[in-house]
Amino acid sequence: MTTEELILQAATRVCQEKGFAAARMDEIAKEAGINRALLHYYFRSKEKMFDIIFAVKFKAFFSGVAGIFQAEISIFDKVTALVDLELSVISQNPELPLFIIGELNRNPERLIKMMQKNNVNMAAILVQLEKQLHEEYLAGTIKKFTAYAFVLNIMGLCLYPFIAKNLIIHIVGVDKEKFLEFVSGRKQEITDFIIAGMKA
Amino acid sequence: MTTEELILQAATRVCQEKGFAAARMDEIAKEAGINRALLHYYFRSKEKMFDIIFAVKFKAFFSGVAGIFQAEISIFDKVTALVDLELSVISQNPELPLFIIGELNRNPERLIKMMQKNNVNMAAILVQLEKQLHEEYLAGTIKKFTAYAFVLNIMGLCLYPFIAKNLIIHIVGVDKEKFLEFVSGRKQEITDFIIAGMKA
DNA sequence: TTTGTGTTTAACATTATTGTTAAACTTTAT
DNA sequence: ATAAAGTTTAACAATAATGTTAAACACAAA
Repeated sequence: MTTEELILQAATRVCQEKGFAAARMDEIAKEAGINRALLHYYFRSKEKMFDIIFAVKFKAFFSGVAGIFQAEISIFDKVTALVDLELSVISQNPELPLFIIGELNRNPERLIKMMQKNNVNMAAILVQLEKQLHEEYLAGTIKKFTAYAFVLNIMGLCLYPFIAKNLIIHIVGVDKEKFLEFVSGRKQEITDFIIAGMKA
Repeated sequence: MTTEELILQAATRVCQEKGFAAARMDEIAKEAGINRALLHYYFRSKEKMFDIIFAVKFKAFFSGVAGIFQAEISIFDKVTALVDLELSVISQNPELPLFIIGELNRNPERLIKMMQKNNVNMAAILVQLEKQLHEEYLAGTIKKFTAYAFVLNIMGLCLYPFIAKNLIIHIVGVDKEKFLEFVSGRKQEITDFIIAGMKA
């Protein structure tokens, strides 16, 4: 692994755990096993380094999702595919949702640019989704749902456990690995729950 | 309103929006319409001020929930009551969930102390809930659910929209008030969704 | 062997932020 | 009217964090 990658990984760990504002260049250097001068040798500034980290994480967060939304498959198949993808991706990267959401608050413009750069047109996706939900409602397969509700329900059920991870770990006193194992193992359960909730 | 309350409100707004690390004493003073010297006149330090803010918000976040969990009512009535309470409380305080969860990561010990101080024994609550879920499963009213799953499903569906608020607002381009109105108005829909998903 | 890149060390400049203080002024209560 | 508490101003101390630099060193490639 190159030093640049090494630094980036260390920086990612620290930034995800603490957020941009609380992340310290010293700690990142220490975590990477190098010194602060070398951080600036590779990445001119904290902000520039963070830009790269955020772009990578953003892609991980959204990659695939847009594709599933736009696929020509039934709404139930979309549920299954979305839950499967979300839980797979986030299990490998438990801090991701909170990181993205947290940093978004610090700099909303960045998100908009990222969406454009990655050619994700969410408004268009929602319109199409709305159409499908309406059609399946008319066909009698599902109850009435808006596209917003559909997305929020799935994301809430899949992502919230990871977002609240530390809350739960500390309140319940369970350890991190056990918790992640439990949450990641709920693909089928969550899928069934959503489909049961949607069925007409 | 006393100056102390005025400052506390301003500090709460700023801290909720930016988090402890990124919140600036200058900005808090400006927001409160006073100067920095007076902040320290009332609250010796940023940390001390934040302790008070967090304690208040923590109580708002958990008050009532424990009571409902322990009430002697059917599991479906608990769903209804929990959704109703969560959405009511959080609608009045949309930044609350992200604030609590975000700051928890900075200082997990604080949470544990808060729970003890407020006499909330989550482990005991979960045991009791587990028992009820099992009984209702045996009685044939619901599918099999662990207490964890039950709590995570409800919280995810109720809280996630608020947590992801800015993400959605900026991606979709809807305005904040419209969004909050929409999300808060989903009590019945979310309750129905959960109950449909749980029914045997 | 020389050259260039990567790396460390250590000192330093700069900036940002918190915390402190003294002095003056204002308001409220006694 | 006086005293006490509240508030502002302005300057400053202390600290912490980022960013910069020069000098020396290590090592691999030419």
